[in-house]
Amino acid sequence: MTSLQEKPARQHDGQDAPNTFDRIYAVVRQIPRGRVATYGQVAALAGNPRWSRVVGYALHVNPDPAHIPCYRVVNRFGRVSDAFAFGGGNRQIELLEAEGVPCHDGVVDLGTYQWQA
DNA sequence: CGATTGACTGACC
DNA sequence: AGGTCAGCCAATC
Repeated sequence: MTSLQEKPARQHDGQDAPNTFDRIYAVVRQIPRGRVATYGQVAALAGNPRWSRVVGYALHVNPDPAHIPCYRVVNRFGRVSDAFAFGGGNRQIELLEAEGVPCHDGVVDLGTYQWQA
């Protein structure tokens, strides 16, 4: 193994995240309880507003859903992801409602519950 | 290493 | 008014 690509040392030290993914996770983890954020917002806070797709991919791999409340992340329409295959079904909606965020049929009122950094 | 996909967003018709 | 197309970045196969 010498050539080819080297493995970046993930888990640098808590906050310093040299990896884009870890950076996104750090932002998602900063979302306060009872509030939701959009992919674009997370991407912008992570460092680039064009990472919206990367954010979705990052949450898709979701290495640690226990500390990454991906259920607090919704698209710009306030609608939860259809491919929310984590946990199972409307589980995320229940979690949001449990935090004080009414998810009407999977749709949240961003005008009221969107996370304001 | 090259090509493809992906939990998005914004602009255009 | 609504639907469709393209763009962007990174990770995976």
